[in-house]
Amino acid sequence: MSPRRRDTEATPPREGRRAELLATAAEVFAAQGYAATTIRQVADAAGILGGSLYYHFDSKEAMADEILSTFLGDMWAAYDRVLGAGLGARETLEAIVAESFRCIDRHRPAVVLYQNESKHLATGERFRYLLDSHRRFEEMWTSLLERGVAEGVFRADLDVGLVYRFVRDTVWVAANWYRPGGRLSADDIAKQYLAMVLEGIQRGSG
Amino acid sequence: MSPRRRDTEATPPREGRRAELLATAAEVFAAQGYAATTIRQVADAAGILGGSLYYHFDSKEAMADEILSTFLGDMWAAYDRVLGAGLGARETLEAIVAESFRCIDRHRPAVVLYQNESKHLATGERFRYLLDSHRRFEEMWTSLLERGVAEGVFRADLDVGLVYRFVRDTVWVAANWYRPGGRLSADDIAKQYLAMVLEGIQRGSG
Amino acid sequence: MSPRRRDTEATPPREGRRAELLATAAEVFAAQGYAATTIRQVADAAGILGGSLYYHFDSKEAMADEILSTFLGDMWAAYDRVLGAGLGARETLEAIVAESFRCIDRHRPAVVLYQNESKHLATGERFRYLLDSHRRFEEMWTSLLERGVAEGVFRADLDVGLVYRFVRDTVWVAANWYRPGGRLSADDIAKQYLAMVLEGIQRGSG
Amino acid sequence: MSPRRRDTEATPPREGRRAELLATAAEVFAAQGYAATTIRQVADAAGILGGSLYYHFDSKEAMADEILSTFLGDMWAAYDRVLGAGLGARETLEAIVAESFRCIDRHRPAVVLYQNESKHLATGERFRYLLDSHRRFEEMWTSLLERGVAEGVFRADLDVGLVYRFVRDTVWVAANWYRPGGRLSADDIAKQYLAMVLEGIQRGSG
DNA sequence: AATGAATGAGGCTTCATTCAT
DNA sequence: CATGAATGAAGCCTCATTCAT
Repeated sequence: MSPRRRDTEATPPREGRRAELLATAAEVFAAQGYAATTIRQVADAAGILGGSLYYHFDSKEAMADEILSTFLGDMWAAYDRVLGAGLGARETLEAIVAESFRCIDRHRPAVVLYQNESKHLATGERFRYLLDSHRRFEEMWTSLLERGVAEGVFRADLDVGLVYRFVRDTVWVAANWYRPGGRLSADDIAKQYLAMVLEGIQRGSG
Repeated sequence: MSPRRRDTEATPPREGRRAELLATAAEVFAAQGYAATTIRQVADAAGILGGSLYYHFDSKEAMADEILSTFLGDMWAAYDRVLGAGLGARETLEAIVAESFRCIDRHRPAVVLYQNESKHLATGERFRYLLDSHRRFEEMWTSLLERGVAEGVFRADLDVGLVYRFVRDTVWVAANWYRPGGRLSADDIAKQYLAMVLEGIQRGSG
Repeated sequence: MSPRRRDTEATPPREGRRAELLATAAEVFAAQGYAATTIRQVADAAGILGGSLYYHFDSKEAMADEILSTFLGDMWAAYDRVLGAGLGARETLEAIVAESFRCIDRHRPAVVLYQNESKHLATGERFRYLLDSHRRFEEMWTSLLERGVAEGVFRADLDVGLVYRFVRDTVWVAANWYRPGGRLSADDIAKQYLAMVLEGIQRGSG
Repeated sequence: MSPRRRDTEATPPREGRRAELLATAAEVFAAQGYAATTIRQVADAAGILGGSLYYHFDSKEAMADEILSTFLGDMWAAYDRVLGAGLGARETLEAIVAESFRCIDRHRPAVVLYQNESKHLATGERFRYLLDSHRRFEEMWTSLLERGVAEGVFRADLDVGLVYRFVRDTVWVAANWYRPGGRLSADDIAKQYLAMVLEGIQRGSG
């Protein structure tokens, strides 16, 4: 399973090749869709031949797996830091949204992949964790929103299930157009999104 | 051998067979993704054999084409009615959002297909109109938002490009979970979405 | 098997429809090749739908069969008249060549079909007669040429097998470019071909 | 599982695999007709599986393309050598015919393919060069024959267009029955064909 | 690590053919 | 006679995967 067998070679990039290839794969998967992407396209983008990828990975699925689980691990670690900080509902929501945009910044192709393909991939046993993550997500948001309503900081006249979907989709969908290094930083975008989500786009009456 | 066995209607609907099959295809494409769907799965869902689909359609792509162009035609017809009604920016936005949710109601699978696959499909000549539609979309929203800012009904402190993406995505993404005939009607959802988009989810300070 | 069942209809072309369709089929087969021609192309050319051809013919093969056997029957009838006339070798050759060109005139598409596809079709039981015809052909020509050599009218320094192939091919291949009603009639062409075959294209030394 | 079992040459010819496969394909195409040949038949004849051919070639059409263009390239190179040698009309014709038979000897299946399928294949853009070659052919022969008539070595009483077709067909059709290594060599056959074409099969009166 | 050549399953599509109407 | 709708086998091609070198 481990790709290394020699110790004294001159070939420079030893460790990190795997991550490099995964980044390439994620980019191509995100650009074309997982099912529509061939292993050869990934290999072309990496400058090697199709078969050579199998030295590094067991299968196409394994690549998607590693891409997604890395992203989700990173994301939940960030979320857990926020959730453990004992903030109020509103501050928590702000922090979660901000972390989400930072995640998009770090894992953009993975996020796109997650959005477009997780429903489809999740049917396999190997991707069970996608469903788990999905459920944790829903619980987190629902309880956060309910807490906010209870604390009086969020409107009580809206359907919580609807708001959950609204906020969830709104944040992640940005991965489809966000490009790191653009005019607006991830934090800029987070700030504006939060303004919209919290206060709306309508000019305040005050 | 015969795909039906009921006697009370030995002759299938006759007219509209094409539309029937397209509806089935759209459903399957939306559920599994266009690339991940096999022609046999569509045929199975329609109760015929794979090859039989080619009596009605030239290719898998032709099905997607017809599904998408029908949806977009219907959508733009509705949008054009709204845009030609001479409403204010805020009322126009409300009407456009409402029409969008009605479109989701009528064409849910097509909308899902459009969202998930249009980026990928649009590379082919045949789907040129997807790009055109995309551009009209962007123009419509951008000018509408700018008009609203000018009229003083929308906030001026937000990036218009960002708001455009926010509103656009927010509306269409709902197609991924909306099910006609559910607890909330399309108009109910539109109303709540509008409330969120216009006023935010935060409890007003007034 | 017989296509007629009614006696009192008004539809004009009763008998002869079959021949009409066969002529159309032969034309298309000749133009595109038997294997490369679809039943639908034949039907299109005849102005009906694919399935409708099966009212008249049992199968695609049956059409080729009828086209080829009709042509060969006609051809051998003509040849037999010549061969039974008790002519000298040279006159017989002239008459056979002339009849061949008349056959091309009457059955051009069938001749093309015969030339291009008989080798391939002859593998089936149903087309056994193609092989038989081929053999009769070879025997006829070989004995005619040998007779001519014996009679002193044909050169003795040439390989008879080679001459046989030369004459045979030379004549039939003309079907590929001949068009009835062109500048030269079938008899004109026959005359010139005979001049070439008998005397050569070189200017005589006399 | 492995398609070879011999041990003395575990590594196949390596270089020239492509040419090997093309030769096999040409053989099968010539024997059965291009349209009637399945890719599996070609693969079977080559001792590999159907899909494996696509490692070497893009499509069935690409194989035909390469077979035909290789043959035509070789042929025109030979013709151009002859045409550039400054020979008289009669000697040029002799040399062209001789080269043609040598071409048949080297490329027999390609010649058969060219004869039987070029008309049909030439409808596609990719095979445009077949039409070009056809035109060059006609020009070459026509001007050669006219030159011969002007020089007084060819008969003036024959239709040049007819003679062109006669000579052209006469030569190439031999590919259908010629087998390298048979009783007569390509040069023997060329000599006899030339005798027939130039002097005819009739016994000279002198 | 990577290449070159294959495998083999399965996908899209075509097409001869059938049949109720 | 003809249509419309299907069947089902087979064809071309793709692609994830394997493996000797």
